[in-house]
Amino acid sequence: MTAPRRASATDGGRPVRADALRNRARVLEAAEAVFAEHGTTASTEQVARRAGLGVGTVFRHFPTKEALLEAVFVARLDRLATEADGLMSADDPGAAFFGFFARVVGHAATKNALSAALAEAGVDVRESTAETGRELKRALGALLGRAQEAGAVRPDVGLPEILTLLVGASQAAEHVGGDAGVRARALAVVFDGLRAAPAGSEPGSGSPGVRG
Amino acid sequence: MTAPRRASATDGGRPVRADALRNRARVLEAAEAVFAEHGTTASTEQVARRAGLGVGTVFRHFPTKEALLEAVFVARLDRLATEADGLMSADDPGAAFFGFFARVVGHAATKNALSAALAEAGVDVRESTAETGRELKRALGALLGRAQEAGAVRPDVGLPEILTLLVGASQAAEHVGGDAGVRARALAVVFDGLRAAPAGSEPGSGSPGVRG
DNA sequence: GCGGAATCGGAGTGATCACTCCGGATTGGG
DNA sequence: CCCAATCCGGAGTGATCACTCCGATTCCGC
Repeated sequence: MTAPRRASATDGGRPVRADALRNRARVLEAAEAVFAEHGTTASTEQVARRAGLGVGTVFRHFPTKEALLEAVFVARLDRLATEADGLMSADDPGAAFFGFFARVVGHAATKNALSAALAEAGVDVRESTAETGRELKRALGALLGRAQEAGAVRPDVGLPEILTLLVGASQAAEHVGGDAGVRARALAVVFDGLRAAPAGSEPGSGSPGVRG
Repeated sequence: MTAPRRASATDGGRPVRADALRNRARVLEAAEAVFAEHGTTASTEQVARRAGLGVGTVFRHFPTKEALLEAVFVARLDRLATEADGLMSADDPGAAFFGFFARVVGHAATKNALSAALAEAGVDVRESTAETGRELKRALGALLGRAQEAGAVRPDVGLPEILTLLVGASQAAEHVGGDAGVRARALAVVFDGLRAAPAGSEPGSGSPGVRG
């Protein structure tokens, strides 16, 4: 977040011009749409055209394409984190957790950039991008903890495992985007695995270990 | 289009020169290594250098980069299909199925091209590439059927769901490549989900999966 | 060997991309 | 209203990529 409203942080503070602020927002919005539609390989010029601006303007606000991508990712992830925070007060912790998980995967099926953003956030490519997605991790961890306390999610999985599953499910959803039925059934398998009792109870015959 | 010249010199066509055959194999081998190491965005020149050949030679054998990629994918998938066939005679159908699944995911963690190949095979981008991975699908379907008959895998999942899960798990593995522990635990969750009883037999917390 | 045909090699081609530069338009304090 | 500070626009730059072309080289039937 941290939208520099005026006087960007130093002495001799000068207000930021209104057109600059407006155009920055337009670039971000256009970039989000273009990357979602054509993938992260879309050219910067496409973004500029969609925003109705010149490429020079895009590069002034985001000095490199990587910076632009990161800004888009951060915006997306922050929005997801906010959504997750809103679910913390839900009545059913299990439904809140699984619902959020499914919602993220559903979005990934149509928005290319999201799965890339999640992958970036889940793996922390660099030290500098470690901040990226931190809010989402915190919010998701809180949802997970509540669901585990309520017995809706097995207690032997941690946030790293959940993130890995979320990244995998999102990327898989992106590649089978068309068939929502298959996607839903595959996701149901993962959810059943998350509800299952910790390993150790052999599911040889009879009722597989459910709760204990 | 004329009939493609094949290695079989016995049929009416002309014999293929020995160096051409040898170089074709070298290109494939080099491409597999380079794409595994640097991803599918690696340049054709890198492949040629690794093979100790000129780019012209690479393009004569594979007229486009996409064709080269597809050849690498097909080779990989065919190898996996052969491996799966070998497991059909294993004593424990469940162990055979889950072992193969885990093996594929483990390979994907270190070989970039594999997850891309699986994604391609799982979604059938074009009609012409529908053949790609057909053998793998057949072999995987056979393993799945045997495991389901033995009661090791729930009966309400089909090959499309398995392929989706395999693609997702492989791509997730590629992005958390370093930490094998997390990867193993996340995979264990999926496996528990595949062993679980079909949804609906849950007694207590009735948070249903998701309808998307 | 020998001759002709197929193959090899790598400089060259055209397209595309991220990114820069600077003249001209726009903004906002005095 | 004025004018300097600031921002915009898009042609230009250099790098890289997939792919082509053709003389040099190698292979193989005879």
